[in-house]
Amino acid sequence: MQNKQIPRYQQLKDLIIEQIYDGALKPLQRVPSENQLVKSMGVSRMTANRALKELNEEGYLNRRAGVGSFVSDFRVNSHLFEIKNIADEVAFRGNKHNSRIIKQSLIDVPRKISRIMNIDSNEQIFHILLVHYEDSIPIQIEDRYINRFFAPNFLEQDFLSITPSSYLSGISPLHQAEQIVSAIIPKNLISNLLEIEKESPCLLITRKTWVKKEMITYGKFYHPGDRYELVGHYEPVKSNKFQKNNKKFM
Amino acid sequence: MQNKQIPRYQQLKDLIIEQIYDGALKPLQRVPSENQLVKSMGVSRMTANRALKELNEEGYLNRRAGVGSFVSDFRVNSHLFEIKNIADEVAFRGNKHNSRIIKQSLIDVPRKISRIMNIDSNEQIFHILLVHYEDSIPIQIEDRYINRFFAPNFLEQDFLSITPSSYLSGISPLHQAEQIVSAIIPKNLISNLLEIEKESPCLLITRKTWVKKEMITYGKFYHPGDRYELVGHYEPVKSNKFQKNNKKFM
DNA sequence: TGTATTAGCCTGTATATACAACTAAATTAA
DNA sequence: TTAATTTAGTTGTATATACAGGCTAATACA
Repeated sequence: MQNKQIPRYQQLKDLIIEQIYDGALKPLQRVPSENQLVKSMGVSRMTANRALKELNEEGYLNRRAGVGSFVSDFRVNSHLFEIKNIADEVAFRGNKHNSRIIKQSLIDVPRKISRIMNIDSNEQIFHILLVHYEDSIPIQIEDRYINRFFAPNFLEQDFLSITPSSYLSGISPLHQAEQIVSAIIPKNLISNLLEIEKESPCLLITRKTWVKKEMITYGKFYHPGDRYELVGHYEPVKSNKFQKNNKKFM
Repeated sequence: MQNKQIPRYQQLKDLIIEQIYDGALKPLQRVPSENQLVKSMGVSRMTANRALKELNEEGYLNRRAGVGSFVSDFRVNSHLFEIKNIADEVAFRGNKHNSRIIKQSLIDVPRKISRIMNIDSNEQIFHILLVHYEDSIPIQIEDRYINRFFAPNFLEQDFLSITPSSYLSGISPLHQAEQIVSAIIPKNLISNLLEIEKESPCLLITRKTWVKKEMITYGKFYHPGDRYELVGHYEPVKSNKFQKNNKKFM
């Protein structure tokens, strides 16, 4: 242990978080127990306990009494819990999810995206456009740009069997995300794909995600206003949940 | 200390939370120090520390080293941080907030509200309808029903100088809240008040709040789609923030 | 009177220790 | 073989103690 300014429990936490982000500790993998940390790190058990306990509360780890502490599976339940996978939502409601790929390609970075994602406009970037269906009814259009160095095998993925969200969060957990919700009247392309009347309203979610201070994806997600709503439930004590519901099916 | 099933630190927490909700401990008031709890409750200092520390993390208390622990002022910063006061948002952007009261009255409970809030339809309920302006531009219509036993002096309040949100959260902190976001085309009354074109989209936030398992308010909040958006920013470690922004002014 | 200093209380962190409860795997008994 | 028991390791909780550092108010000093 080096710096005396930073508390030891925090140094322990930082160490473990770093290993998770570096991939040295992978999802579901066991992390050292409290007693092992006592020996290897030269701290007391209470200090090790505090570090692991807080990492658990923050979603990095899952702990079970009698078993051990394990890295969270970010593919299933990101610690950025608000950003959920739409296929899981649909499955949660007991319905069938499928999708239709409109575009999946490597393109020159559009000027607007270049500015937003801070990528040189001579570069290339992955772009995907697909429609998500719940029991054959369109509920989301995903229009997303993905940093090509983050997901080099993006084009070879079969996004009919796994959603882009799920694939991307499997590569690395997110460090940061921003989500902007607005109400719009979509353009014809969108309303056609969503199979809604022209001039009918949509929820537009614009989402940016970062890994290590670098913006990895920028996407727009369109939902039919009459078939989709965002539900947020807040309680002071427990961790907040933020799940999306579909009016039509609940 | 009574029950052996519930941990002592949790019993301590429950005790303090109860006193906050009962009004025995009021906002900004000092709570017993760790050492005082050691003496009065017969626990060790580490146990008292855990209780106060967690209550601090959960937003019930504010703690300052060298000073003490104090009940949070829920009027300024509710622990349900996502539910913010629109006047504060406007002020945060450096703009001027004002409002126009369309209705403020005690009415018979409409059937729909009776079902939603689980109030007998022979009862009466407060209803308020007002427009919030940011630099004289409408940004929100608040259409809210308030349990009349929760806020008996509701009609005497001057909601030009204090917003209903602020007034209500000053009576008691919230225990629970639900917020549903959807995109709609509003009726003429709404679009007229918002001074937007007919057929232009709105963000509709439907919000329910509870105190002690009892629904206290039910409200609909309409925002012009082209002048308002919800911004959520997520980071794993720190507490999440959820603030509303106004496109036009930022 | 005005200014330093000190004393005392507060939280934050850290250690050492202890027991309870839980779990999985190894061991023993039927 | 199967079932019951033991064992070892893990987390969860609780105590007693200690020192550092922040803050306030009383005290001493000029």
